[in-house]
Amino acid sequence: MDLSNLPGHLIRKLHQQSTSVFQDRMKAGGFDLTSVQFAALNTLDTNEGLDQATVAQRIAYDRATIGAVIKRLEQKGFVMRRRDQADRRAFKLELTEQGKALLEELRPIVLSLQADILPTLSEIEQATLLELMAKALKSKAV
Amino acid sequence: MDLSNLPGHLIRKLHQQSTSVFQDRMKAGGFDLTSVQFAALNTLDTNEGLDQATVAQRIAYDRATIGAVIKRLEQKGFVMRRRDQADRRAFKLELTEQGKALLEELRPIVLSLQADILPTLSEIEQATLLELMAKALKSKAV
DNA sequence: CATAATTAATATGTATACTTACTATTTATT
DNA sequence: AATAAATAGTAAGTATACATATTAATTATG
Repeated sequence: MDLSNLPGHLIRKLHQQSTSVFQDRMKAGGFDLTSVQFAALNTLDTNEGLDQATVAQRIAYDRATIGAVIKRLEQKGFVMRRRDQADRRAFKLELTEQGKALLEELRPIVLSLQADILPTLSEIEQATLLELMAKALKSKAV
Repeated sequence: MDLSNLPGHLIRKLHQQSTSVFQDRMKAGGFDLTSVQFAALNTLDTNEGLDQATVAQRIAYDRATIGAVIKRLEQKGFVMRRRDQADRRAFKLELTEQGKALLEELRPIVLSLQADILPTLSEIEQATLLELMAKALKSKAV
């Protein structure tokens, strides 16, 4: 049984390639940030005051993973956590000035590296692939 | 900046969906095996006596990860490791009878769950997606 | 209004996934 | 043959990724 042409295997390899390109570009630019950390930062920029659970839901991760991600972003000085006075279970998250500055620097890099994730595909093929992936993510009717 | 339509994000979500389907099906069948563990088992079946590094290379993982995977498969009684007499750094890996039996049971399940990874796509769309993913994985000329 | 159900975050545990460094061994080179 | 380079596996460290359980607080319900 050859797994190499099955959806599961191809998707995993592509994901591997994707994260590898991201890491390489970050390293090349002298940044120490993962794609998850970037996604979290980016979500906070236009949504100051979100809590961890909402960030997790926005970028499709579980709470526990994002809790750890936010913790590292706080340690690096990019995010601040303030106890929400209206709901004292939650934290209101916001970017620090350093976090905002980093995000401005990273955005063009992250946008430009997307093309390198699919370097062997033509423009049309890339568009088709993205379209099909988006469609594949639509939840099946229950 | 909306990440949700960028390749990196779509690929990650699709990977998430893929592993989720795999785990659900395994659990539903009463099996305790991850997709990586299955991939390793499957590679060993038709290639008795491979070493860990070769298994890792065949399924595109690093040595350290596969070392841990093999260790767990050994603990579960599905794989045996024998020191290679020709190269005493390496282990020759083989499936136990239990491992072989498990693999026979799992194969049809793993094959059938592939369709559920892309449930909203037509046959043609699925084929197109697989083709494009395979092409995207071809290494760029250096 | 008391209690049940829900929710935010954390804690714990398991399993990837990869990097760098290390040991032991093998292969290549001088 | 002695040494250098390469390789198999492991160790240690970091960072996801998710399930389950727990605590604290909020919301819903009788």
